Amino acid sequence: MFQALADPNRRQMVQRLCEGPASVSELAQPFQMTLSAVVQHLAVLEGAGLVRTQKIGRVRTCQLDTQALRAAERWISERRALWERRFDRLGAFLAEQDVKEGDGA
Amino acid sequence: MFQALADPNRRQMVQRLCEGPASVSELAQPFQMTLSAVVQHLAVLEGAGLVRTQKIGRVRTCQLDTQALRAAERWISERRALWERRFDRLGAFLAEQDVKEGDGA
DNA sequence: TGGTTGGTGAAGCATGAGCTTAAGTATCGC
DNA sequence: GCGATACTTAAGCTCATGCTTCACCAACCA
Repeated sequence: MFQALADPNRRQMVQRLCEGPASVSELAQPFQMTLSAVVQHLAVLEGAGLVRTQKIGRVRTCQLDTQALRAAERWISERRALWERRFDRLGAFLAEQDVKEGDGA
Repeated sequence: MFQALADPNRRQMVQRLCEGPASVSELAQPFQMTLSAVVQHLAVLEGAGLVRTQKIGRVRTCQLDTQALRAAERWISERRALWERRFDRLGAFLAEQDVKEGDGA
C-alpha cells in the first residue's frame, strides 16, 4: 500500500484518477514510458486496492478506490496522534518538573 | 516519504518510536538484523523527515517528528476528498453503470 | 474482410534497495 | 590506560523493481 504510493509515477497516476476515471491509454498519455510499463504500475495500484478497473469491449477503465487511501490515512493519523499525545504528557511532566525544580530546590 | 514508510521494518520502527524515544540499540533490539542495517533504515527515516535524532556521548537518541507524517496525511486526505467529492457528483451515474455491467451482461 | 486501435504477457536488462561483514572511531567505566 | 560499549563507514552481495522490446489477442470500423 505505502509501497504502491512510494513511486512518483504511481502517485501521479493516482493524482490523475482523482480528476475522474480514465482508460489505460489516457492514463499513459502524460508519461514517456511504454504502455506496458503503465499497465505494470496499474497492476501494483490495483493490487494495493487503490484502483479498481473494469474492461468494456477492448478498453479498460480505471478509477480510484478510496478504501485503501482511508486505511493509509488512518494508520498515519493513529501514529501521529499517539506520539503527539505522548509528547503532550511529556510536556506536562517536564513543566511539572520545572515547577518543582524552581520551587523546591 | 512514502518510500520511507514502504518498508515494513521501518514502519515497525515508527511504531516503536510512537511509544517514546529510543537509542539506536533499543530500536534495533526487536529485529534479527544487524545494527548496521537498522542504522541504514534510520537514515532513510531521518532523510524523509520522519525521525529526528541527536547524539549525546556515544548514544544516539531517536524520536518521531510528526511534520512529515502530517504532510503525508494531508496528501492522502486531499486526494481522497477530491475523488469522493467527484464521486458524489458523478456517483449515481457511475454506480448505475457498474450495476448494469456486472449484473446484466 | 482486413487494417487499426487498445490492451496483454513473457522475457530480459539495469538499477537500486536491503542486508551482511569487517574494520574503524569515539565514549564510558574500571 | 584499557577493555567494553555504542555506534559509524565502506564494500560487496542478492534479489526486487521499473522499464523495454516483441509477439500476441481481441474488438472496432471502413
